[in-house]
Amino acid sequence: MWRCRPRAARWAGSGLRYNFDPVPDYTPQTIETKWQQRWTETGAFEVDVDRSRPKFYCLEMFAYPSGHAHVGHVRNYMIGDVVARLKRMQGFNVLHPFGWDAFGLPAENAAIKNKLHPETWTLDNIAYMKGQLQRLGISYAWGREIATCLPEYYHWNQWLFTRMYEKGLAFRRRSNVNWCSSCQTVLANEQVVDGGCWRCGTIVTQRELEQWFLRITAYADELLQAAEGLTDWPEKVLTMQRNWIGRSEGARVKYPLVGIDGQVVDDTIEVFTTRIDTIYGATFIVLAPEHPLVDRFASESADPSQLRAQADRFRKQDRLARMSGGVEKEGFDTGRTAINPFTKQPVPVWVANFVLGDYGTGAVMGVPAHDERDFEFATKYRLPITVVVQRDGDPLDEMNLPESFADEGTLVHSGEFSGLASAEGRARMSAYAEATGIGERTVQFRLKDWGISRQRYWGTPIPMIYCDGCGVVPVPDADLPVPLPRLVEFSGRGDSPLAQIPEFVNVACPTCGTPARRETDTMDTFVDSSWYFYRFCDPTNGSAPFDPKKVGYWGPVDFYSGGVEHAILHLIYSRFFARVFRDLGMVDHDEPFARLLTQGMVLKDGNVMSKSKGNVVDPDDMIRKFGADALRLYVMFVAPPEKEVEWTDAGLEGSFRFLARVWRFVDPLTTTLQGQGIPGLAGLASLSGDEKALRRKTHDTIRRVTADFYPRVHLNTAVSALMELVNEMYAFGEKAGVTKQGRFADEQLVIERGETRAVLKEAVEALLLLISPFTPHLAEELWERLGHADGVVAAGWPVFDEAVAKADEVEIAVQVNGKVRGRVVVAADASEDAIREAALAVPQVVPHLEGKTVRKVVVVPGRLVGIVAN
RNA sequence: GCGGAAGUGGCGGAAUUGGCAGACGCGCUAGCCUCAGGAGCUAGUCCGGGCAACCGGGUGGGGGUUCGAGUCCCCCCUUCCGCACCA
Repeated sequence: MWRCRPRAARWAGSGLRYNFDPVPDYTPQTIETKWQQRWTETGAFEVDVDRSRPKFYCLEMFAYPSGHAHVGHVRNYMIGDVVARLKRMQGFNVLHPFGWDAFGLPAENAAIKNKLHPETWTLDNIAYMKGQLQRLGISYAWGREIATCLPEYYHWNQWLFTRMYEKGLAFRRRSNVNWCSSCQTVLANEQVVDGGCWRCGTIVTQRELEQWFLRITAYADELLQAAEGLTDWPEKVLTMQRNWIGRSEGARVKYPLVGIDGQVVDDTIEVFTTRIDTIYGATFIVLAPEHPLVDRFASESADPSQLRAQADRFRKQDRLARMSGGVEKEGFDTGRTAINPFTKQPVPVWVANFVLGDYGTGAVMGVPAHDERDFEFATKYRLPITVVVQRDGDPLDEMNLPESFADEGTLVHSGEFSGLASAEGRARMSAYAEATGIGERTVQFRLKDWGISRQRYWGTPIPMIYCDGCGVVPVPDADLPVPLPRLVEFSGRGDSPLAQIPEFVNVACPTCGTPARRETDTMDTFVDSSWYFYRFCDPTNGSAPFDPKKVGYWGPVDFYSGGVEHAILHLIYSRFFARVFRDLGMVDHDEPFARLLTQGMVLKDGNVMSKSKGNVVDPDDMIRKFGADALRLYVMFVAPPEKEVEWTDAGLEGSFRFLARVWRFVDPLTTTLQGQGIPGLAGLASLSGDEKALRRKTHDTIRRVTADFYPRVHLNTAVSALMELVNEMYAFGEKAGVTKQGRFADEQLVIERGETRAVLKEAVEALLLLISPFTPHLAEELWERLGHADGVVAAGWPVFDEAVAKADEVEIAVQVNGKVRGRVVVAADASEDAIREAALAVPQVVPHLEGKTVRKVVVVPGRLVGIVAN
């Protein structure tokens, strides 16, 4: 009989009390530990190349080992795991690896603060977070684990860097770079968010430094074009990438410069414009304060310091405000003039704070009549405004122009080009410029080359040597890796820590052998993460980053999930690196990630979880209270994976209750549902109506879960279908008399009727297999208790049988003039005529037809009948 | 300003192609079972009217297409996200 066991003690301290008096108990903690151990011991998720099976590469963005993962972090791993486990059951050879993005500033900052070496800090964190993932039951091939801070990994960063150097894709340049004073290092453009550091938010300033760059712009056009083919990426990410790359077609035009004597034309100012059709209206030239001519003009002017001071002031203006238009347009006249090559008229050359030094040529032609910014500037400084594009239909009043007209129109006052439409004007004028050598058509990108030098310790040493005799010399492959030296003082000062280690810096030149110096900057950690997905295919290769044959089998990643915050960082860098490897002949695809899913964040009290806000939910706490399976199920059920979710304890409790409900139903049946005497279902003609209905529900659930799962990844609705099946099983138990008030009469239950056992067995087994990607521990445990020795993967994904799922009869709705007035049950295979007849005879429908003529009857088989009457 | 996504019960969210709006869960209510219930089982739960069968309204607002619109088209409002002086 029922044993009544108050179980409050188990929950002591958790703030929750549950007693489950009727055994059996669902005790996730013991089950989960058991299965996790078994998976580890048997290497259950390790895989190898197997060309006899289709592969599936399932990857979640690897983790920065920051300390402890919270549920916001682990949601992503759960999503990937559910997909990986499904694909395994569907017979795919699934590569599902994990690793650590282990270089980076926090380790170094922690070292400064806690007097702990970054490596110790990092490896400790990795150990802890790996444990967290294992406690969640994520099915990783841990045998392939990588950590980017280990020489076995960063060796290949260095190797690739020297390949890129050889191909001219890595180069050194002195330029203005983004500087974060808090992180004490340079940032790439992608890493500046709203004018601040992507990591700490500190406002970024400009510094001129000699830096290493990767020539991502060489692939700008291809990266843009190929985005069209990424049909399984979120549109949002593609849009962000397109905007970031920022392609614009236009022309560069040279304005001959009038010399200081006012006569001699000795040089040119080149401008970039997308609107060469407006060039007759260019009444001035504006240089960016950073433009090299500014300094020259100053030198040549009567009062050099005055000019320089003004330009300096612009340069020092808040970059964020200057970039976002938050600063009022200001400028000054350099006193010089240039010749508009189309009008042959002299135009003044100004310097203004709204012109960007690092876009185009750093100089623009001012066309106030047809550009909003130029209009504002010309109005302020009383520069001439000339209309050269006339609005069609509603002509502009040239004498009194209230605002600029930036749209297309018909050219006027444009010499031989007058009368042309804007587009035609652009074509003819560009051709003219090219023919006369005053300009050329160009495509301008907003994307800049990727500055990767970092003045920090905890990163990949850049494998370059500076020799007074030979210049810049890459470290030969045979001398790689250049190991990161261990002994370092962490001062937190703003220079490269490696520069203070003479044993590191001083080196013989690989070419001539004379004393030389090593590069002391390290690489941006985004280099590490730009190709790690290839390393997973061959993680221990000691002679190459990876074996192309292995990447040929596993690549590209079939399903990649992670946060949107990497839309223009990691995801664009990786697309770049994939092409570099392709051009090195090492990979045979262009795009590294066939499908991308950007998972939504988990909020707590309306905020993103973060340690500093103190609102993190620790997965281990939840596992202790409810088990990893309940946590996984809840996170998958609460919303679609792409959506942001608000964490609720009550929701997690609900998922726990559901699993306990599964357990209470299935566990007592595990004896009676196995062994001899269960009739096969195929020849079962003697099923009761309830038994047939349960079979139908079972197969309908198989259909729904399978369809929701992949590629749709509607995981929340897949779970709800499983809940419906369980509800139906309980109802069936009552009706079949095997349960009373949801409880079985005996722990060692025996169900006499073979048909009942057969349909229950089918339902229970389907349920366990379908739920196993979500709650693998519970599924494996009950599956084993049902007498299966080989586990759910061996069993395979359940197969939907349409003949079983098909109902004999269906209820269809009957509408009269668009309103549902009644329902009628008809045979599933009834003819349209029969359905129509039945619908017109429905008692609730008849009154609505009284006194009216039926004009039309629309029959949608299986759905409804629409009657039009008036 | 430009671009993208989205507005559905008290809440999270369902609804392949236009076809019974609100599945499933949370919360709430009632009953059962209980020494007890904060456990379990069952039922109810969009709004208004009615004892009820039913009737009317209803997917941000307004128009439209259609036998039929949460879904398609046009206009508007709101929210979130991204970009933002890129010439």
